[in-house]
Amino acid sequence: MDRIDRTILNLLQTDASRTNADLAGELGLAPSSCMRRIRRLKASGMIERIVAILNPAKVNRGIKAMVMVELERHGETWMRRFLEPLKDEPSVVQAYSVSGSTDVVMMLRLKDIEEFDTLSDRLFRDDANVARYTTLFVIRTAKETTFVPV
Amino acid sequence: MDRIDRTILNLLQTDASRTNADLAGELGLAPSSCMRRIRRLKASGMIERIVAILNPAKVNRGIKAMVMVELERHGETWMRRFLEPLKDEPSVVQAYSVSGSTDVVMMLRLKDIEEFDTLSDRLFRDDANVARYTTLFVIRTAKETTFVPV
DNA sequence: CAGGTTGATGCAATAATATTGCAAAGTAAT
DNA sequence: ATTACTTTGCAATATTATTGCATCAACCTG
Repeated sequence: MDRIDRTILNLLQTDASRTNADLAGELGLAPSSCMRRIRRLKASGMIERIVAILNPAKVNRGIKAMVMVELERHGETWMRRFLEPLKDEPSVVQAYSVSGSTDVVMMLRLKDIEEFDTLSDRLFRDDANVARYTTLFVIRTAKETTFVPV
Repeated sequence: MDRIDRTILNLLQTDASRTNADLAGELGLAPSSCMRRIRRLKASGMIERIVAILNPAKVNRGIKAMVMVELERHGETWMRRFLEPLKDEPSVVQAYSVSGSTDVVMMLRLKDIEEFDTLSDRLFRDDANVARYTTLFVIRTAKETTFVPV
C-alpha cells in the first residue's frame, strides 16, 4: 500500500469505468503494472466490488427515510433477531446497531409513502419487541457518496 | 424501460465488472444489443456512475458514526450555510436535511475517535448556529448496500 | 389493412482493451 | 557485495467492446 495504490483506489472510487491504460497514463505507469496493482487490491479485499450506482429518483425510489428503533429487549439475541430479516428487505439499504438509547438505525429507499406504511407495519408495528420507533424523512440530500478517502 | 432493462440494472448494481458478452448471455441477448441498452441507460442518467466499493476497515476507515444536528436558526439560508461546507469534508459520506425536530443527519467515516473529536470541533462546536448535536456510533453493520431494486 | 415510420435486434468485421511471459531494474536484508 | 524477492516495462496474444448494416417487429395513419 504505497502512494500509487492509494491514488488508484481514489480514482476507481470516483470512476471505475476508466480503461486500465487511461489510469496507467495518469499514474505514469505501464498498463500492465497498473493492472497488476488493481488485481492485487481486489485480491486483498481492499476493493470489495465494482458496481453501478443508479439515480434513485429516476428508478422510482425517490423517497428516503431514516428510522431509529428502540427495542424492548436489547440483548444480543434479540438484536440479531431484529436485524437478520432486514437483509432480505430490498428497501432497507442500511441497517446498524448503534450506541446510545436508540438500538438500531436504518435507512430506507422507497417509492412512495404507501410503501413506507406497508413496510413499517411489517417491520415495526407487528414486532412485539419494538418499543418505539421514530422516522425522519429526508428533505434534501446535501451529500451522498460511496467515496472514502484513502 | 422494460423488463430487460431492469434486469440489466439489477445485475450491474451487483457486479459492474462483468463483461458485456457475459451479461448478454444471461439475458439471452446479442452482445451488441445488450451494450446499446447499457449505453442508453447511462445516457438517460439512470446509471449515474460505475465505482469501486472499498472495504472501509481495510483502508483504515473502520469507524462509522451518525450525527444528528439541531440548528439554532433553521431557515433555508442557514441550512444551506451549514450543509454546503460538508461537501468538502471527505469524512462526511452522507448529509441530509430531514423532517422532525432534528434538522440535519449525517454519516461519518472515520479512522479513529481522535478524528471524530477534531471534526466535531470544527463542524459543530465552532459553529454558533449549532444548537445541539447527538452522536450515535455504529456498533454493528447489519446491512449496507448501494443496491436499489428496480 | 396496406404503407410508412420508428426502434430494436443479431451478425460479422474492426477497433480497442486486457492479459501474459519474460528480461531488466529496483529494494531490502544480511 | 550477494542474495532473495518484488515491481517494472515491453511486446506478443487473447478478450472484449464497438460499429455498420440488413432484418424484423411494433405501432401509427390514412
